[in-house]
Amino acid sequence: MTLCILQIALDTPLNAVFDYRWVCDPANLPQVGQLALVPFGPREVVGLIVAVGTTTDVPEEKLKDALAVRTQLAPLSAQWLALAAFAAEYYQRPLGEVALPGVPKNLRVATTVALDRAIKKLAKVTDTHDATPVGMPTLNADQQAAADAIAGAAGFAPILLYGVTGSGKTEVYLQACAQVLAREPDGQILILVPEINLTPQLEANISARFPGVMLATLHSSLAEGERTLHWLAAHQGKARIVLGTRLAILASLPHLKLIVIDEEHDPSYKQQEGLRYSARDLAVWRAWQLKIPVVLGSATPSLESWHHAQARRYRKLELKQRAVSQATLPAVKLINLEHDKPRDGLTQPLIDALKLRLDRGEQSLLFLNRRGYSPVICCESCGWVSDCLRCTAFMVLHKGEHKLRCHHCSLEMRIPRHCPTCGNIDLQPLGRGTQRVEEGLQQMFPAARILRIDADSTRRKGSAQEAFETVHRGDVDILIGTQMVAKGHDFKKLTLVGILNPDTALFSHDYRASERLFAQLMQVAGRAGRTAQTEGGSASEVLIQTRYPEHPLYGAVVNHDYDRFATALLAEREQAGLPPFLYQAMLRAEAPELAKALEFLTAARDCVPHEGITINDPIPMSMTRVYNVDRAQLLVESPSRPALQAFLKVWMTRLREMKSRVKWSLEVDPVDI
DNA sequence: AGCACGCCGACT
DNA sequence: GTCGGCGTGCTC
Repeated sequence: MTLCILQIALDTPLNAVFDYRWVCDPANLPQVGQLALVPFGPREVVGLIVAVGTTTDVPEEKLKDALAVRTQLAPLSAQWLALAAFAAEYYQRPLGEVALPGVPKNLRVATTVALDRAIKKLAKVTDTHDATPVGMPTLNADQQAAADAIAGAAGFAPILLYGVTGSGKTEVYLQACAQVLAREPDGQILILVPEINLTPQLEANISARFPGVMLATLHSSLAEGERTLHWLAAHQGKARIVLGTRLAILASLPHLKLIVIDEEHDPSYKQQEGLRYSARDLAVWRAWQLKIPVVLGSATPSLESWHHAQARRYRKLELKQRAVSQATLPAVKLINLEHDKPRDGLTQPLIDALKLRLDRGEQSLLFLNRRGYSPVICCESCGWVSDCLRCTAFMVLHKGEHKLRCHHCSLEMRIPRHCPTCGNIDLQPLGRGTQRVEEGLQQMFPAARILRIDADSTRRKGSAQEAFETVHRGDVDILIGTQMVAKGHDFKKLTLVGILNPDTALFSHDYRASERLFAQLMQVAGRAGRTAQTEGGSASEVLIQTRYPEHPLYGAVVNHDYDRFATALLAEREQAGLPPFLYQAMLRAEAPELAKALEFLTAARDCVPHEGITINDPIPMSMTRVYNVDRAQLLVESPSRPALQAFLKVWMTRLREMKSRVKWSLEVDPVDI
């Protein structure tokens, strides 16, 4: 028997690893990458072994014994550990906080019953080597060339697959997968998608195409048992294809040979709390580490990826046609709200277009990125508005539930009968959300079958799925929805898309708002005209109601011209000194009083020298108060990523030493400014 | 971050 | 008399 010291990373914000004693047979030393159960303060937690040695600086009386090593689980590979270490360093977080949340909860508890059960179940799966695809369609020339280029790429190869909605990117992925799986008898492929509600379709599709290989999904709405099983299948190399959302980028994939990121521009690849990582950026790093290709697919690539492609650091593959050859791009038309005054939020040309679709038995989609009935109610005599008591935000009118609700802190109250300040009985809803548009439509077209899909109408689990099925069955004439309806779904009978109120994003303080708006408009527009026009059917149309029809962004949408839009936007960014020509980090602070948060940030700004780094002044966040907490932020910038990284490292150490009672956090490469 | 310990206000 | 408020301090 021999005594060794295990260095273990734990899921805690403390920026340290912890040492434990472990007595064992020298022939059976624990290995780096294994999980171990250890006592930590008053509780027992599972951590990751990052070093096995014989010495420690920790005083004898503090040192405790590890309780168990999970020997039934193969150690996480050195490459996986390097990925976690890179992410931890880059995003300035402790290793354990990066590495452990990627491991299923069932493996991080004192008992091993779930682990043992999953291992037993997987032992029955034997052969997953028959990668013969079934029912693969014939690709058009662009698609075939792209698939061949992806499958034929050697070494680290970042590839931007640029193709309009409906150009058949998915078929390119699948064809490339088929080739890679056939060539690499053990090879694994990771496919990332933005949202969970898109995976059922794709999952079914992949299973059908590759009946002989094991497919594992990884996303947040899996049951714990399933997540354990799927994670383990990936870890053991049994799952040849792993399909998941952003968290799947941290999956253990010992034979990874290809990464695909579908809709790479999608904001949901960026984690917005805790460890704020970008799954897309980590995917590129992982591909670089493993010397394998990574495919970034999009009709509206992120400016970062586009910039890389322009600079030839990424290879650009373009799909120029829609895959169904008769299907043409929808005609996009702008309706000037200054000339056509809307009734119930709808202008006459849009109403006429809806009428035409109803007469022909075709479907229409109205897109409005605002749920509820109206975003605010106000008193016309004294100017009172429905401010939230806890947030810098309005309480939104939800008429059906007879409630005002804050979308930020969930505070609810009954709709006041009269103005709380002057007693006036006439309180008016201001502006319109999806519920109000739905109400107006129902009056306008009493016979039409209207369905609203937004976060409110789909609160019940599975109800979103149901709603989309209703649309696919053709039991809906007019669909009204928020961004939920913009993604993924192909509606065969849909020939009209109306976009009600996109202007707000044009003048946002966030310079990324227009990039996002453009992507969103193209994506919604792409819902129309995905099938060949039938005899006598309507040509597909997209109608955008705007007050600024001359705005270049809309011009680019009308012409389906991402290329020119991106080039112009990149030139602007370069001139203004903004990403991707500049690297940023955001320090945020929150406190019950704004002054305290600002005071902390001011101290942070001045606590360390910073040559070559620009530290801006602390400012309150645009929505200052949420749930009774005031928030402020401090933007740090540099044209050099290594310089910024080096600065952040020193700075974080210094800030932790300050031991301020103000709650603070750092975001590297922030997306919401 | 958890979680315990610890020292002051209103309840069965 | 005790239940519980959240300040402060520690986790190998």
